[in-house]
Amino acid sequence: MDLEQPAKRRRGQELEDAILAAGWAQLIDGGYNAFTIDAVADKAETSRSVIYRRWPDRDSLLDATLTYGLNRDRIGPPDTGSLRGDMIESLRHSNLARAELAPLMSVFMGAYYADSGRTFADVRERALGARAGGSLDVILARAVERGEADPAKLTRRVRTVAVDLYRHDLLMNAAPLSDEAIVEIVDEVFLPLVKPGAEAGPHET
Amino acid sequence: MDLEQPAKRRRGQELEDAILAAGWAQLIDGGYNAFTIDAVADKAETSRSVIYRRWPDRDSLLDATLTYGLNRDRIGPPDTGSLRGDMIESLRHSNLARAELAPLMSVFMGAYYADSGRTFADVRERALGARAGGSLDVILARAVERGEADPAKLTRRVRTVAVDLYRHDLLMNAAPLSDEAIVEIVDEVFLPLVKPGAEAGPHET
DNA sequence: AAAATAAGATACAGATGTGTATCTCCGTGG
DNA sequence: CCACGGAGATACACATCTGTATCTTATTTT
Repeated sequence: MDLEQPAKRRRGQELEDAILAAGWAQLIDGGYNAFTIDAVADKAETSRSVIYRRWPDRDSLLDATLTYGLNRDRIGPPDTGSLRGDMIESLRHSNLARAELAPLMSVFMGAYYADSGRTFADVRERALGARAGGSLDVILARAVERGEADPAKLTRRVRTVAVDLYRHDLLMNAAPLSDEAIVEIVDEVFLPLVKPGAEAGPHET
Repeated sequence: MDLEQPAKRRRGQELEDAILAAGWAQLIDGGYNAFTIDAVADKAETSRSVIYRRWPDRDSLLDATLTYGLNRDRIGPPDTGSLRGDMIESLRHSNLARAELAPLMSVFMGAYYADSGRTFADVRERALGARAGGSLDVILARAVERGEADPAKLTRRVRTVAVDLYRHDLLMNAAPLSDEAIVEIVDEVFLPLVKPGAEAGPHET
């Protein structure tokens, strides 16, 4: 029953990753308030000192953890051959990748915003940098080429309408979307807005 | 320079309202974490005991405060004579009423969700009850009568698309929307989706 | 193999919060 | 006009976190 093995010591990158992974996990199931140095050290099965040796304070650790976490599971744009397929696939992928992340999204933005003055948009921007929205651009460019979308209708707002609605659902419910919800967003909102033909894109009566 | 007046004592409802107002204010400018019994008592210029006499713990006080705060500034649906006007006016009103509230929306949902297990949607539902979405129904019904909207296109998702996008912006940026953003949502997304005529509402290629 | 490096454990002082328990004294109602 | 409910002020025990400082000990590096 020797449960107390001395446990070989991790070092350098390996240890750092373990800490960030633990931090991310902690953030997910406890939220911003439960993200304490103690808790993270504990979950990583290491010691507070090890953390303080790398990051000066809780905030830095949080920053590093967010960057680490938000950059997992990033992937190139899908290519199903149709705009509809690409959009659905893309949202579906986010949805899976963020099944665990879902609670977090609402969680951390709260108190974190209050303390840091950063908005969720800020954090996202900082963490994802230029990569943000890259897939979408590719998907849309291809769709235009195929004649599935009218470039004139692809205003800034319309381009992001699907992701925005997706994210809205995620934030409001703190849970992954059903597949139907994803399809609904694409079929009832996004596609009708970008489909070529018929009358106007934007503008009023 | 007698700044230390004995300050006449408030009682009953008056005092309770003062506490809730203080709590709401506290929540708005400090967020969930700053919402401590001490802070609220302080801001209300009363004493911790007074609060504990009414609510058993921080959580109950928070509940009461949210209900109190979210029910301010509620108003009937606007009636400008056109769907476009109604929608814009409606969003604009929310926007004003929530100029202060904006930071809060993102703020409180965070840690609060984590601690309570409630989602933002839950809180909204609990606080607003049946009143939620009432205005929108009226606005849309009138629009259908006038022939400005095609009832067949008014799916559940499409009906709420404008508010959803509005709320999404609010949450992401923790700040009121610009007027242009509101108009954009209505003109580029909502109206094109509900306008009668031309091809299909929902469904695919 | 010795020396340098960093992991892992505590221990500490300080700050801040909670919820409970008193105590004084204002102001209203009998 | 006086008794009593409740406002307002502390004080306390307890808990939790932070950031710093040691100290021991396992691995690397030389």
